[in-house]
Amino acid sequence: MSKGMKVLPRSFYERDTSEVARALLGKILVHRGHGGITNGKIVETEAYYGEGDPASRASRGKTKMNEIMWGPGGRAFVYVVHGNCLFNVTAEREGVPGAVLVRALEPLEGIELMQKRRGTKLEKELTSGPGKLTKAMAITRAHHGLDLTNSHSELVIVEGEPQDFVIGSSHRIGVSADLERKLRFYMDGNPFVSR
DNA sequence: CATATGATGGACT
DNA sequence: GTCCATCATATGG
Repeated sequence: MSKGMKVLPRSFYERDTSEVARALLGKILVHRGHGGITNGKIVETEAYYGEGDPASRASRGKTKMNEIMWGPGGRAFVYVVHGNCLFNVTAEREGVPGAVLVRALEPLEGIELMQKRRGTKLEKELTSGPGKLTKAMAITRAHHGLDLTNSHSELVIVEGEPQDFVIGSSHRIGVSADLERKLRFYMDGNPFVSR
């Protein structure tokens, strides 16, 4: 990781979940593990709220697995669906549930390592989906609860290079409830956006 | 304990 | 496009 890369502060995350989801586009997710460094630019996200959001894990109250959504912003929220780990970042202030699902990255560093972890050489297939990117970045449930605003964390999100892009939006993918609200956000035209 | 259900991915027609 | 392997949770008996 080059110097001067600023880890996003708590204040970045402690605001409206959709704002956080949009603001995360273009930021860099960095994993510094034993195998080496991998990182990628966030190009697709989805916002999930609490009660009143039928598609959200938090819509029916706290459980052991989702209670982190009520905690402070800027923490890793990782859980398994269909055998795949999904990586979210908590949003909103403590006491207000919210999380942003990171659905796709554009690989930047550690591409060989990602290829090895994913079992494919095809760059477009490395991180173009929520389950794909966790495998490429070696994100597991062990990272659940990690503070992403601590620069010493194994997993952090840092400021990216300034870049102009258009934000596209659509209904959220893979949910059956609430196909009305456009809470999925992506960099329009980026080839690593899923589907 | 049994079974249903996904914020999915990969293989296949 | 369709089908299904996958596995942690949630829920019901």
